Amino acid sequence: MLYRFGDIDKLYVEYVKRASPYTMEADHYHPYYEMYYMLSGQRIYFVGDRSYPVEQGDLVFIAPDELHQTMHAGEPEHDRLIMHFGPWYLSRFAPAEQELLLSPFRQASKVIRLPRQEHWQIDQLLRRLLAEIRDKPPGYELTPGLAVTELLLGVARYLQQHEPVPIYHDTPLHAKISEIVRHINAHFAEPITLAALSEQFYISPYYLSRKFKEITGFPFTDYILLTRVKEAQRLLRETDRNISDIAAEVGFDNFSHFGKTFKRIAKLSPRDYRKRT
DNA sequence: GCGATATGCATAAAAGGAGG
DNA sequence: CCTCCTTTTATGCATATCGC
Repeated sequence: MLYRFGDIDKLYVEYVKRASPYTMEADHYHPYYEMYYMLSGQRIYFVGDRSYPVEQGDLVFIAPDELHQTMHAGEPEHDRLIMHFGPWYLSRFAPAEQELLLSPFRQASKVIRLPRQEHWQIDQLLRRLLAEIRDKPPGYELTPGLAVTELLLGVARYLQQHEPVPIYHDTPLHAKISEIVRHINAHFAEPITLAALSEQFYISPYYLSRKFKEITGFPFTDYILLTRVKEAQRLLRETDRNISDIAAEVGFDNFSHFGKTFKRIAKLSPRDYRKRT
């Protein structure tokens, strides 16, 4: 079952109910803000540098260009509401208001579990939004924008007054993988091999390879390449440095390899990518 | 002993690197 | 770009180790 509203690169709302196992296709990072609300079921979300168990009533906040992945946890049945918006959506607000509304994305924990009272209000709000995009009464096009603003404001106010309930690592191994991910995030421009990392973190390469995939949802090398290409894209957008410099800067010591990899991930050659933006 | 966690090996698959 | 050879990683299966 699926209802949707809006354009993927503008304000967009989608409701999906799934009964069969599902793994995320592409688009592990994107230029818009994304929020999930779990209406039922369980999933595991990897966002940024760690994975979170996500259950009914939880909210997930993913900032632009943050690497993320979703994985199944137990029963495959789940339904969720997905919302995204580009930075332009906020341009109607004053800078201080924008900061406030974005505060949920700036939290250390990307998953927020609200206590009973606050949760009830958010739940009502989002169920009304769902009914609007499903039934399409006159003027329903106005509601996604209102609901997103109200959701952000509600969560932002809550965060100003409370420390969010911490969501712990499932196991010490989760904590370790998270540590390894942070290490990669900080050192992606240097040569990284499974063998070297496994030695550094006292874990067998075979085991690391398996568990990295299991916990982050990304194969080890994919994660590194995604991180490098994402940074290369940023440099292409924000600087005018030449492409081979950028390739070397983000950790590719072979230019032709960079080209192939970039195209596979970005669906565009580096030159075309720069032209388009 | 049992289940969960961790490792090793063999081999398939994929990526990296160099040259045409 | 494409092709070919090398290196690295992914994974099924077997086995070891730990905590209880």
